[in-house]
Amino acid sequence: MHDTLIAYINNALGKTLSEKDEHLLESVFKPKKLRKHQYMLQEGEVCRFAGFIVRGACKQYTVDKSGKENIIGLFIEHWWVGDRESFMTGTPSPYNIEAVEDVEVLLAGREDFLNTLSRQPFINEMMNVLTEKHSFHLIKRVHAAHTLTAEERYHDLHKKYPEFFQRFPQHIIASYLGMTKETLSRIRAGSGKK
Amino acid sequence: MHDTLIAYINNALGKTLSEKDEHLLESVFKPKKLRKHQYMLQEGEVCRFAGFIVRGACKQYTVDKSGKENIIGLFIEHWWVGDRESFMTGTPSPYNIEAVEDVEVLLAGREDFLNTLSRQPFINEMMNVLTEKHSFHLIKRVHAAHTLTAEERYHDLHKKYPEFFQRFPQHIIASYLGMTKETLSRIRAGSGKK
DNA sequence: GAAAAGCGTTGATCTACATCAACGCTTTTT
DNA sequence: AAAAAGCGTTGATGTAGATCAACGCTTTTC
Repeated sequence: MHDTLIAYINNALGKTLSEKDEHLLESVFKPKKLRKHQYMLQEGEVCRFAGFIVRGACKQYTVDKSGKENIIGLFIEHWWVGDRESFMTGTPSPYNIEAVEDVEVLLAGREDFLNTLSRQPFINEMMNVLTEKHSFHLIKRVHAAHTLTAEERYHDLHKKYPEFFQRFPQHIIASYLGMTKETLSRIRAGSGKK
Repeated sequence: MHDTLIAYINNALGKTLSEKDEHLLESVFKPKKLRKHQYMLQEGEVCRFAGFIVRGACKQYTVDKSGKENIIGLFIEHWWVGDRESFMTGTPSPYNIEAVEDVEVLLAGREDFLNTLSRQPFINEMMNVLTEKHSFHLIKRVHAAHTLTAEERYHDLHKKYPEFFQRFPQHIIASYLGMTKETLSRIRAGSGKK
């Protein structure tokens, strides 16, 4: 099960990890299985893990007073999952993270992460590059939310992550895009064909 | 003029830089003055600098087909400015960055930044922490754009960056918040008093 | 110091998208 | 095998906020 993570990191770094590094990863990342609908994290808890998804899919969301879910992140295999801010600062997370399919994850706890992983220069470097890429992606999402129509946001996502439409039900994708399921349905029915 | 940057870094690191480090910063960061309305970066150019604002204020924005500005970032003294993605990847920036007041900046070029600065462990570490914080901030902006009303977004900004309302004209702040100047004006007139 | 540009405000109208509601189909639960 | 929950669709109606337009005030320009 750690093979996937090791292959991922080899690929990200463009080199092959030593046996020693591989063993370190195996000792730090604990495998965990979650069934569909199980929570990885609940609103109000401190996030105590950094997770790498080996198989399955998750959603990250808040719930407003009227009970509506607002999806803010979607994650599938080979993505990192967790509330990084809560994890790093030790403050309670405002988010829920829940399995949308059965999930296998590798979890690193806070101490292992800070004391062991982030002291490995190459892994630390990789994390920094990922954080930076993530922030590039987020700027685009802010800009998109301010300037694009619902239809344009749909097309962008369809182009960038076509696999999402196979993996997540439509009402989840709609929320992730900041629109209702009815609006997304109408977009797909109508001028949905770009 | 480098004093401001050195004080900023000392503060961020919680320690005092050596004379040697100070000289390094002085040799890498070149001071530049810009007058109100001057561009630091124009749409389509590659961003070739990482900038630290010593005095003044800037806006970062795109312009749509109808000529409307969409403000995506606002920066004042002691903030970093530039298009990090363009800077790191060498791709043309979609953004304009323009002085809103007369500005003094310290600019580090790409080579100096990569070869010199990011090899100083402490400075590199500081940059990584800032990038991480920035990404925490961006997630909140995405979530706010999807879930909050115009009025709620206004109150949030007013609470978080009250100084913006002294520094930037209202139509710029409105655009940064993803609303029109008319809407912001009505919010402030009406239930503007939270 | 006259003209022009920039800024904020207010009113009237328009529209993209949300909300509410009902229905059929499929999947899951028991 | 029946009941219930989840999902996508379609129609009718509502609304937050955009757009368009006009007006005063201040600041900048020449």
